[in-house]
Amino acid sequence: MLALSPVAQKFILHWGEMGTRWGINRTVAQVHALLYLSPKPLHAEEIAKTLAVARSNVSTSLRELQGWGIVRVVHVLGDRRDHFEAGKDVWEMFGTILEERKRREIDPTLRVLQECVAELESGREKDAETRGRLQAMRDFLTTMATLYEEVRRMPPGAIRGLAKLRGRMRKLLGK
Amino acid sequence: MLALSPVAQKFILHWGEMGTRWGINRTVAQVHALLYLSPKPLHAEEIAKTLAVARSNVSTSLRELQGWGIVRVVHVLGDRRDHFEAGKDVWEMFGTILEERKRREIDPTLRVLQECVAELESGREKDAETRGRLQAMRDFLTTMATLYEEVRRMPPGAIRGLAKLRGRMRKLLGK
DNA sequence: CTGTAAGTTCAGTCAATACAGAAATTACAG
DNA sequence: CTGTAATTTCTGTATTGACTGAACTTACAG
Repeated sequence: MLALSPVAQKFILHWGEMGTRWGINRTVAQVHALLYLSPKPLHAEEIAKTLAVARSNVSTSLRELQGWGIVRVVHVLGDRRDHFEAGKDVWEMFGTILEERKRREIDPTLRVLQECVAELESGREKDAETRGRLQAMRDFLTTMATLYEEVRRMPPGAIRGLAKLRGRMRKLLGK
Repeated sequence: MLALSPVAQKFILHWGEMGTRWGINRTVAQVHALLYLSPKPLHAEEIAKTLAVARSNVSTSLRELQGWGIVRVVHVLGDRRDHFEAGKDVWEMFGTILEERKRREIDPTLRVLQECVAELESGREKDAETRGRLQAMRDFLTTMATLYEEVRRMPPGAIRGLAKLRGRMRKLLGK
């Protein structure tokens, strides 16, 4: 069992707190924070002991984190147990999370909006007001989704370069 | 009381569902969806009846939505009751939400990260691994926060123009 | 003032989710 | 095979947070 340094503890607790605000289970977020800080892959028991939660809880959390694609299993020679490590590149990590959220939440929402608009157009309800609003929302989400995909498709290094574009972006938009 | 069209109902229910996934109370999201679709401002009682929830619940939800800055009170001549309307510009709306989330969640996280890094630098813990990770996270969030602020500061029209920049952005990054 | 409508706050209830511990399953060593 | 370690699944409990209805406050009309 790792004894957490006060700093690590502080970060892990805060990360867990933030998780809950974004609809992510506190333990899941804590496990992720722990793996993010850990210099080496950890096995379930280690995680459970360190965070003082049940092994079963850790098991579920790890499964979820793998579902998000930000934690993966690795194996250590001479050890039967699964070990887990978190991606260390923050840019990559947030990209992955955005991708998942898009897939799970934006895409289904777009489908619903599409259906709504279609139903309003075919049906005899001439509710122009509602239709306009739903279309606006649909167009917005579509644009965001496309924009995101473009960004995601860039080579990892280039994404980091975005940060330096601010000045140039302004000029582009100014004209 | 408004009788909701099937389409409006579908959208409102879905919006509520999405809310929960992003850490937003279902009722709050539903109230927002209803106001977003409504061609005219509504008062609390109307909302409560339409969504079939308690008035008190609506009151709380409206207060929260005002806190997010995406719903505001308006008054109707000859009517003592407060009426509420949602911002109709989706770009503006998401910008406002991002701003609030930044203020409430990103900024505090940055503060914590800053403290963590500082503590590791002053203390005799030579935990370079942890420090590096926390710094990387801090730098990432700082960059994102700054980038966001730049975008936010642009005139509303320009933001919409971002969507058309994809091709040009690629070239910029390619070089 | 007084009465009534509107809006908010509060305390208790209820439902959803998180969690622990046990049982079941899987994988492997001997 | 058999036994054991590792992991997952399941079931019941606990915690959290959402929601209601009632009490309370505020603002105004008469």
